[in-house]
Amino acid sequence: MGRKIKTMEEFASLSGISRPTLSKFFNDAQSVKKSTRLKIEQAIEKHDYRPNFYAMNQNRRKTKNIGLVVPNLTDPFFAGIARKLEELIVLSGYNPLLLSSHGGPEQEIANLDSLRSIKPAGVLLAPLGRASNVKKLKDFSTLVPTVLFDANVEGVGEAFFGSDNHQSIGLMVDYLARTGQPPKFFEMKDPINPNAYKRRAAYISAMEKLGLEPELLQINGDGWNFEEIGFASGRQIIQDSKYRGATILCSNDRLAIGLLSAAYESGLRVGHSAECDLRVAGHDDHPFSRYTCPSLTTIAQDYDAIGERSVSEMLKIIDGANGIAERSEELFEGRLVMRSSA
Amino acid sequence: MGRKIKTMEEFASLSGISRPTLSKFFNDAQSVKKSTRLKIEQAIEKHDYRPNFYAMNQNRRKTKNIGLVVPNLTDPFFAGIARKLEELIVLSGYNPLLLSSHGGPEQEIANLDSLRSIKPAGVLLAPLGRASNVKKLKDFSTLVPTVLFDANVEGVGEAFFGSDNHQSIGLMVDYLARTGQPPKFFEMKDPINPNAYKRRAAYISAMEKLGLEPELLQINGDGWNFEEIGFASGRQIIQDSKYRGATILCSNDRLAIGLLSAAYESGLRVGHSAECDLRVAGHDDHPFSRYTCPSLTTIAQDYDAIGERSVSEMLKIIDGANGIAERSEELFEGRLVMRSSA
DNA sequence: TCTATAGATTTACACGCGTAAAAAAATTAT
DNA sequence: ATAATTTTTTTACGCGTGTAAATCTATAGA
Repeated sequence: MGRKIKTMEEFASLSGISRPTLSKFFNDAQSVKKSTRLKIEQAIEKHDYRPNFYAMNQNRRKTKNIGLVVPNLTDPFFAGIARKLEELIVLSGYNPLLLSSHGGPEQEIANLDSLRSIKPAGVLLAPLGRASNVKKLKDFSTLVPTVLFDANVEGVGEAFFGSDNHQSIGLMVDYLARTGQPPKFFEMKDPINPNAYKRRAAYISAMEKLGLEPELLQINGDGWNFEEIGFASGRQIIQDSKYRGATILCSNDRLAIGLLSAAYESGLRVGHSAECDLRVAGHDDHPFSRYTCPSLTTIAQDYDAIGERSVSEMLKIIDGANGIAERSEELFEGRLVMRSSA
Repeated sequence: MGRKIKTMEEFASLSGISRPTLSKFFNDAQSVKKSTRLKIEQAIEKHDYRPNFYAMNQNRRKTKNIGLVVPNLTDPFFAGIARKLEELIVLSGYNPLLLSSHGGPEQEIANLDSLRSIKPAGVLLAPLGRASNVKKLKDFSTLVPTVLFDANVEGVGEAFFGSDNHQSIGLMVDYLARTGQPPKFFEMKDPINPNAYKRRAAYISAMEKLGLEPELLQINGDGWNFEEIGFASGRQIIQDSKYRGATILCSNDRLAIGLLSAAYESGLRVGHSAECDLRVAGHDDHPFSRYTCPSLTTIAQDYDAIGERSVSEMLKIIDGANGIAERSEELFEGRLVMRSSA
């Protein structure tokens, strides 16, 4: 009982199960009869054996690894989705491999490259979008089953699941218009996030549908430090008396967080009551939007549903013998979260 | 040029370099002569060859993988450190493997277990601390070189690098006492983070050193949702008129974020000017502490230094032939960040 | 009891690379 | 130029598992 079992051969003789059966078991526990499964599980418990990861994967047709690539783990929004997806992947009996692109397209490609050498069963990718190297993404997705989430890139991957920006922005515009001034749209002029373009278009069409004049507040700024960008530009905008009493819909919560901070600093009252100087709304239901001052009215994306759909589609693709299904795409509705800011 | 090279053998004949030399190169590019290195690099470029990850690691004495385990990636503070460490690991020619314990000791052990099967060269671990299964951590650290950071666990790992809570809390207490009311300490009664206990002790000793009476505001709450806990308890405390004019030092920024939110909701003015009802300070320089209302006065941990020291020590241990060095430990000073809240 | 059949075993080879040892070649020092 | 040294090549085996094919065994239904 003292020494360690090193090989499956050894474990086979000690457990009284043949090695090929063990191999089958470790590949898929359900593929062996229940009685032998129990025997094996007991033996594992008793001898603390685990197959060599590298030897195991070397000759497997498909590994049990699923890559998970997000644009930026530093963004709590993506950290949250990643956590959810990790959980679902583990529950499916796969091994998640989490990588962050840190906001850069080179890192995104580097991530996919290093995943490629690991021969994953599939990859769940939230692409950077606009900034992505589309050609390389496409090349990659022909080599390994890829499902996109959060942001779509045409022609890349077997499926895409994300939020219905059109619906969610429409909902918010509608709400804001019904409860006060119709919103102006606060966004970066050259956003890195492709959803930003969808949201801009959604805003414009929602306003037009209501017979209102859209107004875009397009601010400058590069990179992913949205709070800072929102703060710096928010400060300037707030000086302008023409925005007194206005309602501002931010393209995402992180911009809104910056804007709220700027408003606070300037002594502006933000909120939906009559005596307030400004109404502010966001989009994404960022983990901190609950604790902004005032708390942020926003749209919660249904990323439980997005996650579940993405993973289940991934599994379907992995299992599916016939790879010639057409690219599936589904958008999930956002939910209005009414808080104090608008 | 059309088809893919599958084996190193094949690549050897195409590149005119012997396979053992190639093997050496892929293990450590610096170990071959410069001229052959260049030839190999050209051939790699030309043929787009990369060795099979699994076959490569199967018989290596030590892999090039370094595990990186943090308590909770959803916490932007840890996400930030993880990013920094990832970068340093890559720069050292290693391959980081990022895992989050999601706040749970079972997950922490599961992470270490799955790392073990990958035979990493070493593991950088920010343990859960109090909640950790210390015995299992210790067992693990005897099997693979382990360096702890952020939180210490006695007797685990070859080294520990973190912040000097004593210094940083002392600094903050000093600052607060000099500029107004001495602080009361706002913390969870049974915190999960081990640094919390150090900070409590540091607060008490700092107050006593100044001849002041320490006062602990110990709030209830379980889990990692610190903002919510700080918000809920902050709300109650704020009602109590005895805290009007008080200065509150929070055990960490996330509690402070909740408290500030509660204060805002109650209409309390928070800040360092005379007419304010409350002063609030935090600890950690959380990415959002810049955008709270008002912006949060806090302590910035020097996690660039912590990260660099952790990685360089890890490399030293990995390279070091003689493994019998004594456990090294170093604490880095925090820096006072004066903002508006105190 | 016999038979059909799912499931287990036996046997044997493959995978792609690490690595050791000895020989050969290239480089540097003398 | 010769010797000493470094680097590369040749040769050969090992790693721990996947997997295929044929054979055997247990189970269930008739």
